[in-house]
Amino acid sequence: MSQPKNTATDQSKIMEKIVSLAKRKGFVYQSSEIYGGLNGCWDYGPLGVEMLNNLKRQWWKSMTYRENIEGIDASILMHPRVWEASGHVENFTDPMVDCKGCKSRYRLDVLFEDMSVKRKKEALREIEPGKFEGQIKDELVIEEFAKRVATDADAAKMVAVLSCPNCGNKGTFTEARKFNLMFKTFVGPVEDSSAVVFLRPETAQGIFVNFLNVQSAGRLKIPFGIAQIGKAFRNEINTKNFLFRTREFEQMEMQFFVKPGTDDEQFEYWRSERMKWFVGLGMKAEKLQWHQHPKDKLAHYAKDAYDIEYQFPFGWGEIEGVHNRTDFDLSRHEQYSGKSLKYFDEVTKEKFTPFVIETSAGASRSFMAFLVDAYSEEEAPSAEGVMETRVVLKLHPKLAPTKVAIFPLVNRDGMPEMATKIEADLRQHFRVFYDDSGAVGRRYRRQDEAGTPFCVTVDSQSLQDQTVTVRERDSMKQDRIAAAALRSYIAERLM
RNA sequence: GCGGGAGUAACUCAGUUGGUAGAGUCACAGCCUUCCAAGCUGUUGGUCGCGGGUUCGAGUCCCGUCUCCCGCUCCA
Repeated sequence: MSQPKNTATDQSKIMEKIVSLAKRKGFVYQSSEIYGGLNGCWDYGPLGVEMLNNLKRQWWKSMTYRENIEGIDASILMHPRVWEASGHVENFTDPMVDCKGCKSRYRLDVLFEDMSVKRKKEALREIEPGKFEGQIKDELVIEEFAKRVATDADAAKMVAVLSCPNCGNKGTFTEARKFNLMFKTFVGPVEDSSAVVFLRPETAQGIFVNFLNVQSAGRLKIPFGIAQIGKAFRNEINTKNFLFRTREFEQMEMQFFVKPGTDDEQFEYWRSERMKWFVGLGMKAEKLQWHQHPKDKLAHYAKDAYDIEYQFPFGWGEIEGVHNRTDFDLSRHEQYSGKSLKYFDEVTKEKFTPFVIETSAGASRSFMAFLVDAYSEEEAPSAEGVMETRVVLKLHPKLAPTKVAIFPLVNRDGMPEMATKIEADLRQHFRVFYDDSGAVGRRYRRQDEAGTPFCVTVDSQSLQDQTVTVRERDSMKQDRIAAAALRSYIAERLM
């Protein structure tokens, strides 16, 4: 009975409860559920899309309501050369093999790389008997080997004679399978190779290819940024953990173009800004941490890279990456397109390729992090004083899908009429919900589960003096205020 | 992709050696009710994930498949 094991079980129970609540209240449904679902795809329901839109709006405001950041919305389908320039065609394809003996999985290139020269020589002899006998220089072996494995046919032969580093068995590998993480489709009705395009695996490239367009249209001076929210697609080998690893997801990206040499300072600035954003929207600071990519494992384009990670019930998971992408992307697009993407500084008369500081947040992942972070179960006394479990989504009011619920305390004496009037009034300004069924306590709890921050109740005193009670979700405390002041009362708390 | 667990009403779950599918919650209609989920009456809702097979008869047994969860693997 180890502690971590119990914890893991409890944690997965929490995840199950959240998934169940998400479905029941209309936040998230499984995609194509009536057909048995589609692996790793999810739909946002009425409350979910409100919350997601709120989340994206908050991000958009925090990014583009600045003097030096503009927004765009680029096409999901892009010219296929874009993905050659970006490195995705080359690096997004990893041939993999599985060992049938011990069930280990390897990336083929890693497997080949880890082989000793001696083994490589043996492998060469096995696939071509007689040709590599006697003394051969190591350099020649390495060179020949690299040449062979570069071709699919010889690589396949090589796999057949390899032994598994884990269990030592020979010839137990499956055939190498390529996992191209980009979704391929065709432009036009004819499915031939000249018509192949990809669904973008990241939104960033839509920004890079528009760098000069946006810069000149907005007469922008370095440093400046371009922001974008949009869907991206990756054909993941396996999906996992609710919204965390899905094949279709949404990104909120801002690429900030800076003068080389100022990149380190800008990098630190944006790291700080992005962490503040999550905390500012109510995410628990102790559930957030930075993870720096080790220098030897940085992606091909990056000089430095940090991820913001959230502590999900299943462990720490990346919700945003802040990366210094250097001038890699612009240089590559310049090279592949033949168009100059350099920036000319009118003041210093300098011409240079800007460095890029990327802030790339997952909208779907952030949504899930905010949902998980808001979920709480607490003990609250019932009317009879018995302690009961209260499930409440403590969402920041800015993110909450419904801002106000309106109840008549009882359905008589003119209370419904007054409550309906308040509802109609507030509906012009906020997402509201009217509920007159069951005991008022039950109605409060229903709203707690949906994360509604405020509940307005019309009681008998309301009929006398035109005041109502406003009940706050987390504290369950009530304020009595004039019905006429409701709009500003709520608006203040959404600022 | 591998291994383990699971899938029965909108939700949480029962369902005996194979013999006419159930409960609670939710929802809806009405009654009652003056501030934190459990009162009363009634109603809707399921080809038991999907597809085969065995059988007189399958939620139950067998095979396949899909989806979710956990672990590994993967996550430029």
